[in-house]
This record gives sequence, structure tokens and C-alpha cells, in this order.
Amino acid sequence: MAGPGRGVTIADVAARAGVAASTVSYVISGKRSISPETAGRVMQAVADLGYHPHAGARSLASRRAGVIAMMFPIRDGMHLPVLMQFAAGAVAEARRHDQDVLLMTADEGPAGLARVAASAMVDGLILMDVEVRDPRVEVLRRLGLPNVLIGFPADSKDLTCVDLDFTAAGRACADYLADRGCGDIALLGAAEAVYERRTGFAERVREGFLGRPGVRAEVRPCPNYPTEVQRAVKELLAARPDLTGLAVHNEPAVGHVMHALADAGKRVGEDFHVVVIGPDEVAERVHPQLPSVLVPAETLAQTAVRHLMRKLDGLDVPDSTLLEPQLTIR
Amino acid sequence: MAGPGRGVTIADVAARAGVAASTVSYVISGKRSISPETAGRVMQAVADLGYHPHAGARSLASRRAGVIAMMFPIRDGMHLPVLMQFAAGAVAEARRHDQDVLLMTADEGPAGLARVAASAMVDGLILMDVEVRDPRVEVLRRLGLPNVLIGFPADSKDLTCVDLDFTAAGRACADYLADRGCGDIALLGAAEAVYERRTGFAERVREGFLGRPGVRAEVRPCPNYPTEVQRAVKELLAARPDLTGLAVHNEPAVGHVMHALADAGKRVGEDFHVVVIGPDEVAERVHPQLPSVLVPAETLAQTAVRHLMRKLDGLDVPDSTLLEPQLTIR
DNA sequence: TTCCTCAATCGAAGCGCTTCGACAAGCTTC
DNA sequence: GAAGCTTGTCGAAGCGCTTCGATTGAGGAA
Repeated sequence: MAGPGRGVTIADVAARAGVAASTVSYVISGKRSISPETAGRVMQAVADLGYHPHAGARSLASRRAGVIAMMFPIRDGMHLPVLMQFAAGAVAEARRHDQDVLLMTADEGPAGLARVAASAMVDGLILMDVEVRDPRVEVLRRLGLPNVLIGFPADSKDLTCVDLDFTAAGRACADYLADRGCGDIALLGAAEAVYERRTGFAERVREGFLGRPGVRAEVRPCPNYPTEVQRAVKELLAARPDLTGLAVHNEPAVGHVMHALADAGKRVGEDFHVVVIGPDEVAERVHPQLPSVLVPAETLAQTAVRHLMRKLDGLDVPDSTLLEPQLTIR
Repeated sequence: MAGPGRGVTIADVAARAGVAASTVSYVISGKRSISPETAGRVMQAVADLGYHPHAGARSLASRRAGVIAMMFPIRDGMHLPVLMQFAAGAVAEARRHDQDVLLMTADEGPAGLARVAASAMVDGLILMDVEVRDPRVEVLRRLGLPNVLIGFPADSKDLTCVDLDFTAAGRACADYLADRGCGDIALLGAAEAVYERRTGFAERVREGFLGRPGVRAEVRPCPNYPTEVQRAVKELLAARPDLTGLAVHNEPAVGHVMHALADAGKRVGEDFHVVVIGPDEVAERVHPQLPSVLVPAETLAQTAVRHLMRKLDGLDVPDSTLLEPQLTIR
């Protein structure tokens, strides 16, 4: 099955099936009609020999590499588990379209994009963690390499962007808290670095959260580590003694926030309300369980890959796709 | 710089430099000696045109793809941040050797290995999170694709394996606790699923931890989420009232373990000792700071990639590389 | 000067695939 | 039953690169 000797070529398959190499190619690609008998014999030969087309040869001849690149942020303050989910979702979806995924890191920057584009190593590109002013975007535009962005740069004209509607997510949190009578609310967000970079989603959450009229609201960055989270919560409570509602958009912090609130004598779900933006597990596995807005990393990744595939096939896709956030009450 | 039109070929470079295409190739690869003047002109032309060799053509002609695959575990209970560090380290090191990294997930299993090998899509492979009995290992053996494993399967004969010496890490933790007079110790490890899969490192930590004579020791799996961690700690303390030393090999749990211990009235650093296997931040950012054994994901990744590169160049590498753990006291 | 060596370069032959145009049969259609 | 379509298949060209001789001149040994 795995083929013993190295290098089963299309010629080997053709010989075994008693047809021309081009016929084998057409059977595999389905680009010309082939009689069922011939096709059957060819497929059999393919299976018998464990044939897989040589990727390089194929890309050379067809100008399609069968690979897409994902440029990953590996940076301070990014929320890792979500990234992993994203990667897993993207690879899974790409494989469904018979594509592989090349992993790039943001360190390579714009030059990396130019490199993979010029070497025809990949057919398309998914760019993650897009910043409001992102130098890579400009390069991408003139490269002409089909691409999809996760996130929205300042000027998203002519680009295909996909993201959760973070503004709506922020608004949903504010609404949830306000509806429970909180007139004084705050959001603990990602680490400071994320804000400094002007990562799109952080700004949009803020915008949505602060937009609710008739409520006093504030957004603060929040570190990821136990003692610092505790301190941040303490400071917040000291600064805003009338605070009764809190949104947390920082996964590893949630458990510690809950602790700090308990230490401060707040009874969550009674005189104090908390809502989470993050994975279900995080919201479920604290006591009490919290309402939450899911960041649908896997769906996002799938959508991005699908859009990219459509672009590769010359089909059109919406310029901008915003996934509707869903607030789950527990 | 980024090249305007698509498809600058070696012929374009050759024409501009006034040499034959083969000469350009030799300048780039350095496989034959070329006069400095010619080389200079060629390099200039390369830069002027923004030439990058077509990856497919190159792989077809040279039987080297310039890509290595990493097969990633995206599974329950794995500790994500460490994986990310690993990925980042591997990509960085690979780029230093002018290689790219193809991302695969363990879902594709053995068939995925066969596929990338047969299609000559990658030159080599790094396999992560190897289990004691791993079905992929057998396939790998007969595929003949150069590879490096992170972790050790039961039979590591003829394989190149790299890992932290987890046995020594477990032992170091036991020793640390015993040296502080703890005669009754326990280790809280990864989630149960990790043990069920018989992931190598978990078993080896256990072995090392339990090996210290004259100490009553035990290893327990530990979930990752706040309330469950609390419960696990409570159960442990109830079952072992004389417990005075604890090792934690589960990053997200550390903060919550500390809380649970405080709740139980244990004074860590005084009548009770805790040591962590995990990243420095995790150990530093709790109160009190804890001693810890670092899992050097980046070094591990670098080592793996370097070994793989050497294998690709036909050089030999040690069959088994165990990184010495370092216990940092804070 | 002649012969040999060596460094520097060129040209051509593939690598394994896709794709285009051609062609032989088997059908219609009048 | 000739003219035109289809359908299924083949052969050849070529994608852009590497690599293996072959070739050319220059320098040294004789």
C-alpha cells in the first residue's frame, strides 16, 4: 500500500493499466471524459502501485502547488489555544480540498510573502491576526497572490476579510450586563501588548462594549498570570467601587478573576455579573458557570479556507464576512 | 523588489547577466566554482529582478523540495503554549536552513505520512508527541523518509529521537522535595487522556518521580480547569493527610493548585513544598514563586530540526538525544 | 614551443507531470 | 452513404530547474 520502491511515476501507472500517461492524468483530474472501463483499470493501477503524483512536477506543469500558506502570529499576549484550534480547523478544511498547509510565522514579514509568492510554492495565503495598520497588507495587494485575511486592516478595500463580529460581541456583553441592571461595568481584555499593536479585534470589542448608552463602561487590558490578574481585579474594584458587571476577554485569566472576585466578597450571579468572551470550556469550568460569547475559531478557519479555495477557482467571494456572535447563557 | 510581473525565470536572470542558465544555477547553489565577476553580475541580476527559483521545478530537478513536514498533535490535554513555542522554534530554525515547514495534524495518521513521502512534497519529517506504541512509527520506518521524533516510542531502534530527559525531570522534582524533608509527596500530572494514550513523557516523568527510595510518592492525572483542579487537590489532600510536597506538571493548573493549597491552609515554602514542571512564567507568576523545571520547547525544536538537516545532508546524528533538565530555584 | 591541467562556462538532457491538438471510431443527420 | 459531430484516447511539447559532460582559454611543466 505504501509502495515499496521509491518513485512510482505516472508512466508506471500507465504501463500497468495499458494506457497513455496522459490518459492517467485525465482520469485523475477528471478534465476529459474517459470510459468507465479505462478509468477503472487506471484507478486499480493507482491503488496497486500506491501512486501519488509528484508534487513538484505537478506544480511545474499545472501552475498549481496544492499548498496554501498560513502566516501565524506567534507573539506576546495572543491567546494560544484559540490559535491552535484555528490551525487545526484550517488544516482539516484544506485537506478536504486536497491542499496542504505551509506554516509561516509573522517574523518573516512582508519579505516572506514575496518569497513564497515568487517561488510559486503556494497558491494562496491566509493571514492571521491582522493589525489595523499592517505592513504585510500592502505587499499582499501588489503580489496578486490570492489571499484571505483573518481580521480587518484599516483599509480593507479589495481584500477578502473574515472575522467574528467583535464589535457585536462587545455590544452583546455590555447589553447582557446592562439588562441585568448593571449601570457600571468594565471589560478586562487581552494583555497590554495586544492593544499597543492595535490588533483589530481588541479595538472592535472595545468599541462595541463602550457603545451602550446609559451605562458607565470602561475597558482595561489584563495580564495573563495569576498574581497579576488578582492585582488587576483588585485595582479595578478599588477604582470603581460601584462596579457590578464585568466582561472578561482573556481566557487564562477567567479562573483567577473569579477567585479575586470571591476574595473581594462579590457574589457572582447575584449582586455581581460576569460574562466571558472565549471558549465554552473556560466559561463552564468555573463556579458558577458563566455566560459567554464563543470565538468560533474553527468555523472562522473553515470559512477562510473555503473562501480562499473559491478564489483559487476563480469564483467570487464576499469582501467581508462577519460571523455573528452568539451569547450563551448558562 | 517584490517583482512586478509574474514568473521571473532563471532564463531571465541569465539573459540579464549575459550568461547561461546553468551558470546562474551554479552561482546560486555554489556547486561549481564561478569567477567572482560573473557571480557578481548574476547576483545583481537576481536582486534586480527579484528572482526566486520556482519551488516545483527545483524539486523536480533536484529531488529536494526544501520543505519539511511537522506532524502536530492537536489533541486533548496537550499543553498548547508549549506546542506553539515548539512550532515557532521549528519554523525559525528551518528557515535558517532555507527550508519551509508543512503543517500536518495527527488526524491524517500513517496515511498522511505515506502521502507526503510518495508525492515528494517534503524532504523530511518531524513527528511530535510520540506515543509509546505509535502506529506511525512503523510506517515511518519503511517509508525511508528522513525523520526525527520528539519523544521516544517503545522501540526506538534505528530512529532519531530527541526529548527532554523527563525521567530525570521527575527525579529532580522528587529529589527537590525529599531534600526539603518531605517524606510524603505527590505529582499532579497532565489530564487523564494523556496517560491513557501512553504518551511517552508522562510515563517517564512518573518513573523518575516514583524512583526515589525512602519517600512515599504517587502520581495522579490532573484536569486543566479551575473547579476540577480544586477538586483534585482537595481529594489528594484528603487521601494523603501527611502530604508535604507536591510537583505539578500541568501548566494551566498551577495557579489553581496554589489557590487550593492556600484554601486548605498549607503555607507553601514553609510547611509545604511545591515544584513545577513547566515554563518559567508559570512558576514566576504565582505567589510565592516556585522552583521549576523548564520544558525547553524551543531548544528541543531547534535540535530536532538540526538533526533532520544533518540527516538530509547524509551526516550522522545521535540516535537518541536527551536534554538535561534544569531545576531553577527561586 | 608543446602538452597537460585546471578553472570557468556552456548546452543539452532530463526530472514527472499537464495540456493541447490530432485522430480513430462510432453516431447522427439528411 | 457522405458529411459532420462526439467520445475516448494518444503523442508530443513544454513547465523551470539541476546536472552531466563537453569546450574553451590560460597557466605551468616539460
